[in-house]
Amino acid sequence: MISHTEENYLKAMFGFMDEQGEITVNELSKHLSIKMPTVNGMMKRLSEKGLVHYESYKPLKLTEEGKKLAALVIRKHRLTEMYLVEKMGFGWEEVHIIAEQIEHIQSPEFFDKMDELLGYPQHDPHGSPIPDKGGKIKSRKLVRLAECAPEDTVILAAIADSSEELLKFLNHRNLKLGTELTVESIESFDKSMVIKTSTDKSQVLSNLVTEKLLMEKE
Amino acid sequence: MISHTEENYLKAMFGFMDEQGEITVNELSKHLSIKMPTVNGMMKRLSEKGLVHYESYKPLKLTEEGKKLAALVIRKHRLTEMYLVEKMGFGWEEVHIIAEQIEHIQSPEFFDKMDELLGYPQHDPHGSPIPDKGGKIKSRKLVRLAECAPEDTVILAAIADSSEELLKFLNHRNLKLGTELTVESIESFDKSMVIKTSTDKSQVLSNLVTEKLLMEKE
DNA sequence: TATATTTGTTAGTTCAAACAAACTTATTAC
DNA sequence: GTAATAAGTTTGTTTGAACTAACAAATATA
Repeated sequence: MISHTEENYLKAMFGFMDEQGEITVNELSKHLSIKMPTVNGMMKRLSEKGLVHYESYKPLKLTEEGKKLAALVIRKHRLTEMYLVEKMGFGWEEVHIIAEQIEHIQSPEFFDKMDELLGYPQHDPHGSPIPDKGGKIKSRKLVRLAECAPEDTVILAAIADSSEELLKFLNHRNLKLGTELTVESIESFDKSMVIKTSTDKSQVLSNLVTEKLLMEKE
Repeated sequence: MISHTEENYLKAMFGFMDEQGEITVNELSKHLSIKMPTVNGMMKRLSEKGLVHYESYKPLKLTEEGKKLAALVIRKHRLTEMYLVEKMGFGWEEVHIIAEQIEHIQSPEFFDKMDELLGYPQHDPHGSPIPDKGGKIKSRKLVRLAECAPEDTVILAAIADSSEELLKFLNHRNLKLGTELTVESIESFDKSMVIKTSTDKSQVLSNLVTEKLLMEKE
């Protein structure tokens, strides 16, 4: 059996690891706001359980089993977020905190039922992929809006960092998943961008925002 | 803030206390399957927090605040059970275990939303009353089927002990909340009862079962 | 009433998960 | 290439929530 706390560590490792699948104790500590000695101790425990490859002074890696378990926690989180939005009428900016708690419920039937009632969704309300029951993640190739060039027409497909503030800002600007927009110009000084959707008039987005918007190119 | 564990103690105290609102350390220990010293220690902590009246060698009582908190945990549990049955399609025998976990979620909005989507239900799927947001419980006067006499016509209104086995048995016998039945005879030897509903042929219920069925008299 | 049994309490232990302090190893800068 | 800084580790403490062993109080029984 795996504890609530252990699930949180695995999820964080999976979510914040680099391209090689590695993360340092220090980075993990910062992301979790838990002091390094505590993280270090937990890594030894997870290593005992066969979920983490741990070697002194080396970056951490998840084992295959660790990766699968982490993906299944993420699955529970994202299914819950989707359920809260689609079936209970919550806003996409409200669901993260609730899902953080519900993701630890131990009941496969409960999450299977959500999945079924939702019609087996591929993505959560922020566009992040929902891992399948085997822990496999189907990821799309998306580009940050910041990388796009003037004249590009792209569709908002996902939000890189789903903080409440950013999501509220997007509500305010009437930018939703699926919204098509065209880049009109980029200010070279601060990389702010003027964009245009079919429904609203042109608007400026700061680089801080365009870095977080993940777009699909046709 | 109140912990998951503390919530469970309060809920158990509230649920198992006697008519005077009292319960002994020993009884509580048995209901929770937690050893007496642990229970005793927790009672001292809850007493520090002003939730329990604790005096050495005397039976335990909840304070007014303790009672309210306990009722609010029970509210979360019963709303969840109702939601799982009505909105997610679970059977009434499946929901207790899941609700035991979800009742500890800290999110008033989440439970308010359930309440709203359910249309502010008065009872859970087993007929138990759902406390209101102030912790007040509206209880009906119900009689055990075992107390009824031949010729009595009564309606199944609640199940005293909602164990999975009993609920499955009732499924099997096609007895649901709201089912009207007439007592045809009682066997004095073992107090088993012959009953008849409008839809099925007469059936025998053992005293073990009739003690658990709570009926409404017209 | 004296004894036995049940119930309640105290003291001390364990484990998980957090912390701080102090130390070691690795990396960066001069 | 050594000193300074950053990162990682070890050791020991704390708190919550469980346990056992041992003792004390209350109740039941002979």
